[in-house]
Parts: sequence; structure tokens; C-alpha cells
Amino acid sequence: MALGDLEREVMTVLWERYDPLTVREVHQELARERHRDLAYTTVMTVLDRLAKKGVVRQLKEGRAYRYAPAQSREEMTASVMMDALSGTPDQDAALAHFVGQLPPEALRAAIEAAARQDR
Amino acid sequence: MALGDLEREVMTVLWERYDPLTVREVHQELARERHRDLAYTTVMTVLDRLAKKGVVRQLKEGRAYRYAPAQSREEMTASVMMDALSGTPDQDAALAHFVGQLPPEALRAAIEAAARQDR
DNA sequence: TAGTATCTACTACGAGACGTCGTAGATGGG
DNA sequence: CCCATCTACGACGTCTCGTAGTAGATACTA
Repeated sequence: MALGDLEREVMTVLWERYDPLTVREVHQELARERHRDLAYTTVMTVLDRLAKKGVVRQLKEGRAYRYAPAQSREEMTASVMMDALSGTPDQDAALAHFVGQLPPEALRAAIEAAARQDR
Repeated sequence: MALGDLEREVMTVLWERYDPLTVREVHQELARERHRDLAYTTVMTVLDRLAKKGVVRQLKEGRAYRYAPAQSREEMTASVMMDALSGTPDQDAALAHFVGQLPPEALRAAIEAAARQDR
């Protein structure tokens, strides 16, 4: 369920603006802030495909929809990492490799943050 | 640079057999051990594409090639996880999410293994 | 040496994903 | 009743991937 370039860009808009957006709003944001001059329907198609993939949710608002990410960007990133890890037989070794590449500081901070979360 | 299903299966063969293999050997392994009855040239095409992606290396041996993974399975998995992490703006939060989902035991073991590695 | 087997290189084709957009039909506001 | 706005659906080109065939080089063998 990988995302394409445009799909990722649309997700970025949704994540950054945080509030659920209409197609029109996404369309304008892409044009104004990102110099992506797309047809209105192009944005709609992308949003629609993202919804079919379960990556965004459609919130009905009168005649129209608002679109909201199904997960936060951090959650989605963590999921992708998890999937990669799960797909390998020797997960311990893979995790060790990963951890070894990480700046130790970052790792410590993450562990602490995760612990705080649990409480 | 994501791998398709067949590509992944071929990589699995290369990783499991460890030694660099010829097209013929991969072809036979797929047939015998995995019930994948493919044409010889299909296997060759896949190996060739993997080489073009830089995922395997071609070692010339007389008239033919032997194919070897460019990275261990664990390294590749770690790379994919790293790429996912790098692609997000708030990496600390993403890492915290990831770490939080992990069995604490697995994490401790990985940290230890990574530390051992460094020496 | 001529024929057969074996390799690689190149081409091809269908399916599915994705970027891109148009048309049609419903619906709400003036 | 008409215009603006939405969604639904279809379409088309490109790229990737699974799958495989043919051609040309090379090596082995009778």
C-alpha cells in the first residue's frame, strides 16, 4: 500500500494543516504554497484513492466531504517501519542493525518519550 | 526502489543459500523448494532487474554470472526502516511511536547486540 | 568441424498503480 | 429556474512487474 509522489504530497498538506480539509482547500493549498497547479478533479481523484486505501477518512459535511488523515504522520511512519521489520525472519538481527545506525541520543530520547507515553 | 513479489522471493533464495548463485541454480531452487515453475528466462529477467536496481551484484564467472545480494537481509531491512524514518519531519516523535510498539525485551536485546557490534 | 546445449541481451505483452483530467449528474443558493 | 459546486465514474499515458520468447555468442561433444 505504498503512496505515489502526489499522494504523499497531498498527505503532507493534510498533516500540516491538521484540520480536515475539503477538496477545494487542498487544491488551493497545493497551488498557493506548493506551486502545484493541478485540476480540481485531479486532487479529488487522489483524495478519493487515498480514502479507498484507508489512508484518509471522508467526513461528510452537507453536500461535500472533508478529508482527514487516518493516522498521524508519526504513526504512519512507525507502521511502515514495523512492517519492514515484520517481513524479515531474523528480526532481532535486523533491529540490532537499525539501532546501531541510530544516533544514540535519538534512541535514548525515543525510549524516554515512549515510556512517558505509557503512563 | 520497492521490490515486487517475485523479486522478493528471488532475494529470499539468494539470502538463504548465502553463496552467489547462477541463474540456473536460482531457477532450480525456486522449482524444487518453492514450487514456482518459471521459465529460465523469467528468472534471468528478474535477476537482471535486481542487478539494475543495485540490490544484487553480478559476479562474472567465465561465460556466465553469479548473483550475490548487495546487502544482507538484515541490512536491507534496517535501510528500509531508516528510509521511512528519514522521510518524516518529526523523526523523534516517529521513533518514539515505533519504539513504543516494540516488545521491551526485543529492544533491550537489540541495543545490547548493537553495542557489542561497535566494539 | 559441425551440431547441440547454455548463456546473456533484447524485446514484448498484459495487468495494475498512479498522475492527470474530462464529463455527467446531483444539489444547493439566489 | 439558472448557475456554481460537488461527487461519481471513466479514460488515457506512463511505469513497474510478472512472465516469457527469440536471437546471437560461446562452449562442449561426437
